[in-house]
Amino acid sequence: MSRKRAAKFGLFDSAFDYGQLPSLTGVLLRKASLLDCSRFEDAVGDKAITPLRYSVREVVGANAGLQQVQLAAILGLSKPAATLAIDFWQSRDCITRRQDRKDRRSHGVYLTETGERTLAELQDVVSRHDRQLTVSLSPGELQDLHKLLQKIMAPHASEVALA
Amino acid sequence: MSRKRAAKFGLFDSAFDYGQLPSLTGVLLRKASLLDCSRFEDAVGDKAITPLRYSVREVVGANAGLQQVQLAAILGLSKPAATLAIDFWQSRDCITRRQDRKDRRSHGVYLTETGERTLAELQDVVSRHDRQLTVSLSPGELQDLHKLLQKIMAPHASEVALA
DNA sequence: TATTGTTATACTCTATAACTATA
DNA sequence: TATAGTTATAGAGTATAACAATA
Repeated sequence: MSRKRAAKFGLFDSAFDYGQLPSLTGVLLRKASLLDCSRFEDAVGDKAITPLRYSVREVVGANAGLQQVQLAAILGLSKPAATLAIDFWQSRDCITRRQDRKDRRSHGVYLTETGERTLAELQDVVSRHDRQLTVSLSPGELQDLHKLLQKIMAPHASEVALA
Repeated sequence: MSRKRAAKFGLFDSAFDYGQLPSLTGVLLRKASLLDCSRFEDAVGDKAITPLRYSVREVVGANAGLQQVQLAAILGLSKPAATLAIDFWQSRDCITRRQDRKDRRSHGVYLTETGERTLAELQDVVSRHDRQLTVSLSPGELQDLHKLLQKIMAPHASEVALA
């Protein structure tokens, strides 16, 4: 691909030729996702609260008493990754583990009082960040984007985890 | 968000409540990009050839004689990351470094004969993979998706690297 | 014998800083 | 003194495997 053709794609420094990269959907998705992660960090203002850790807390908040293996399966995490993410929020007094009385191998995870209290706040920061990410899109365009992304993933729904 | 509302978003296991995650553009972008990476690996069939390493080779192929610092800047890499990516392709006889005669600190990077010969092949595998990723979209929808993704990134063009 | 959860270990990726060689 | 590139080192993230407790 010539420099002229690359320039047409925008978003790429026109002094160099990016080859076929600007025409690849995967490259655009990666760039957009990286932008989101960078903005997420700025918006949340605490580098330790990663998108993954936020997702863990969101899912625990929405499913009180979830088993750790279930949490791992939902988010596509390994068991150790789930353990560490829960450890993280437990160290911040946001999540607790409670042993199941009927099956004492299993531990349900719950938001603490602190976790409950501050969850709405975090959700709000994240959703405002997310709206800001697409501030250049009209409501209709945002809806279209979601539909198109879902359409891409629909054929592969079983393989796609959340992470 | 209730389970019913979450279910409406599809792509999420309806037995659990994902909270606001399914409504976030950032989450959809991350999922789509992860799907792309997973498919990329399958399509290329060589775990060592990551999207980043492919991008390096693509840019070198399109800009023969590029300085390593320029390559790093284009792709948003640190200097050591650029060094290692070039080392990788050099070990596979696809890229060579040539010292600049005028400024002997600088090394231009070039495709070798082997690199030239196999680049078209790799480009073809990658572009077929990329088309396959969006096989469920019509040509018009694919065009819309690209436009929307570019529109998201346009306000932040200066911050977005390629990686 | 299988499962839940933790710990140990290793591997990849990346980033910073220190180093060299040139300018 | 500054820059191109390499090497050293350390940190985060993740995955596998081994382990302890329980079923």
